[in-house]
Amino acid sequence: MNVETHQPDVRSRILVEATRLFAERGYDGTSIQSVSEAVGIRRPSLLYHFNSKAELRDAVLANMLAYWKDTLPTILTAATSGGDRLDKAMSAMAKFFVDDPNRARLLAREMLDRPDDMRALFREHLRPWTGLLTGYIRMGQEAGSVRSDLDPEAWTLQMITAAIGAVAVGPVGGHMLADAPGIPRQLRELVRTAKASLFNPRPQPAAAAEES
Amino acid sequence: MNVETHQPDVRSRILVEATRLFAERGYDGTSIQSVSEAVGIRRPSLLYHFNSKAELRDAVLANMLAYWKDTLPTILTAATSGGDRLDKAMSAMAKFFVDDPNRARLLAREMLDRPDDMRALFREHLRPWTGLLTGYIRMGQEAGSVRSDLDPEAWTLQMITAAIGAVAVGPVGGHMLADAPGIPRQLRELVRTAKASLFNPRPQPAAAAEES
DNA sequence: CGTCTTGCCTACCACGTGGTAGACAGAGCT
DNA sequence: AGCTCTGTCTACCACGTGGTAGGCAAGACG
Repeated sequence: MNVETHQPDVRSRILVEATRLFAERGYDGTSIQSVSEAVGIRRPSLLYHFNSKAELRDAVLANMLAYWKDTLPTILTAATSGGDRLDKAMSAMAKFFVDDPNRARLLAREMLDRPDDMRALFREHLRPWTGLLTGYIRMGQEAGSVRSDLDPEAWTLQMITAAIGAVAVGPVGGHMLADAPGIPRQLRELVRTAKASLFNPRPQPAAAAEES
Repeated sequence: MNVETHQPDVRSRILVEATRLFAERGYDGTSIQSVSEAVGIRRPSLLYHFNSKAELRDAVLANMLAYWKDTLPTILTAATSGGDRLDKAMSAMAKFFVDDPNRARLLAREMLDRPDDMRALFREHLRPWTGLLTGYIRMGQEAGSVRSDLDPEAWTLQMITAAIGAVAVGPVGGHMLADAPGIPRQLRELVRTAKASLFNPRPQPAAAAEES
């Protein structure tokens, strides 16, 4: 009873611990033994729920991408104006990773370990709303509010990469920024960078002397 | 003789192969057995040159950071004006990673695997010239050419992270960008973003309506 | 010449890994 | 009651790992 309430579902508890450990130590660096210990069961019991280590990884990944797939479109469609949508999408993405930095770490690791599989997963889960985003960017370009020399797909991709990177390796650069808690400061700058590089200021910037 | 020219130095050949394999498969995902096979020797022979796997990793890392430490300051000090320096630093960094994407991958992996050690290494090897950079940014801010709301350390850190991310996980997003070779397009957008977010256009941008 | 050092080798070891076989307890159902 | 299904366990296995011991050839050098 209260055992069940305290441990709602073994399968999902395995997923939670596996997600954490895969994110922290990587797939190769994590033994299913250590996962089972974190859950509080023996290894064969874990293998009863997930037939192999690879299957566990796939489940962890699917579980995380499903969250992303479900939550973000809701936020996006809730926003009204184009600029609002971009804002909301950026903060939703940031929140997704900041809420649990292990998400960023896990994604980063998987992208490094299995780029091909991740490309396929991204096409399936991420493409829909990045498509929305690039669409709005193009509209903004035609309307003149968004810089015309901007590459919509590359820009979006870069912001995702930058967000993941900022959160995933936050601790590394953290001490380079002496005082502040690091990640917030890093993310604030990311948002600033995103806006500054996106929206059109004026055709002829004052600092043009700096460029060729 | 020509054996020696073809295989200049066993130790450095081990370093080359280890760098590649660690970058591609990660430290935990790479056995010293596979490294020795790539070099064409037996495992104990490798362990004769590097007493342990960890020692090999440290050597690989030191080797790479030394390259960085040596090359970049030369380029930086060669540049004259402030804007020129920033430009040169950005392209030098980009070139460093593009020349061999494994460098970016290796750094990304190590930052994920051992953030504390990497923080120490970064302080030692990277700090000097990021210090130069942030100094120039601050000068630009006082002169008015660089946006005053920019956080110099966070901006620099973010650009490094973004560059590493763009190159390291390039293949993943690559197919999202249909036509172009991916990474170049990605890097071009990175440079554009960097400049746009750095330099001051005009106090009141036209697109201010998009913001709160 | 003999000896020493360098570099690579074969053979071995202890250990942790992912995975399997099969026993066993309990709940649910007929 | 008996039977089945679910979930967990103990015990085992084959294998790959990082690392060590010790031999052996070739060059350097007294």
